[in-house]
Amino acid sequence: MSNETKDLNNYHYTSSYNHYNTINSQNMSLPYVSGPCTYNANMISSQIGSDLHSSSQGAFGFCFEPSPSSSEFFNPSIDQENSFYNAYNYNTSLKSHEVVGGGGAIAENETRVSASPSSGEADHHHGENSGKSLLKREADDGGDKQRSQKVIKTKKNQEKKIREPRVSFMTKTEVDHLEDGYRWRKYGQKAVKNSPYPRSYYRCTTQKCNVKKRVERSYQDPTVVITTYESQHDHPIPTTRRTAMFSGPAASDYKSSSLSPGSNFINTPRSFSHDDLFRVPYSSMNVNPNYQQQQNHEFQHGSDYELLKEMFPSVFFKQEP
DNA sequence: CGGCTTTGACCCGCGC
DNA sequence: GCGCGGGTCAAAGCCG
Repeated sequence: MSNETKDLNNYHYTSSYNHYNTINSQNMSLPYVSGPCTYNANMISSQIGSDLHSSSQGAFGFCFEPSPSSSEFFNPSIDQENSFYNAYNYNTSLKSHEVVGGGGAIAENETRVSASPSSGEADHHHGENSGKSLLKREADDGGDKQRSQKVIKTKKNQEKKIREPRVSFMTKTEVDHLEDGYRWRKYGQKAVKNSPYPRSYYRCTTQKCNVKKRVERSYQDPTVVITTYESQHDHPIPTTRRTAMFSGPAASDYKSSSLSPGSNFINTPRSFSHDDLFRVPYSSMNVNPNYQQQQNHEFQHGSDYELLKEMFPSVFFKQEP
């Protein structure tokens, strides 16, 4: 059983899957990178705004290691519904290309700057200080007084309706909760309309870290798990990680890339720390032949290919049997 | 016992 | 105003 993580390009619930189907129907060769892969927030940040975040660890540290078997990492994408990004930028279309990169259908479609899915998602404020919780606490104090305050709070919330940036992945896996190196606490589960599969809500357990993620299984393809990360980790991956993984590219690495935005190489981590390399569970490495062939073709005569060979362990380029 | 999951209730925004 | 759907809370229970 393989686990595939696919770009959601502005994944918006069901629509994302349509996109997925579109890609497949067009028989596009998707960029694959197998094995556990970290989608480092710095990568995102670098695409969105140079100074967006400069945390050492990176905002989103996605290191999928879903199962004992291999995973195929597709394009991560950003749901830039957040004005936070807008404030920093920026020509989203172009930058998104860099993020999603995948050339092919994804990159063409992309444009990833999508509008917010709408309601319900407005109250993603930091920590427990969401408007909702505030209101609830106040309501617990009882009285009409709270009601009036409620209105005030609501207005305030409306004023600072800042949505966190989101990145979504579609992962073909039997495992619902993909291991990504961080520790998560499940704080809710909801049935999804038109889907027999529930959506789970997780929050980073690190104190003061307000990163959340939603995990749901596609109703159209039960083998696909949709993971949506929201906000950015402001801390490194816990050292007590339960699984091995490697990091993705740092922002600088990404920015300095000589690859064109349309290159299918966007998903391939381009730099690793030694530490990270040592953590790579080689047994799960599994490079998609098509992808490799494509990459070889693209970089065979270029410095990039050599660079990649240097940066990646040989196992990355191991030909699949 | 601490951390995590489960789950029903609640709140909010939006569309009609 | 009402209903719906998404998101969150928090008590209870589970587990190592």
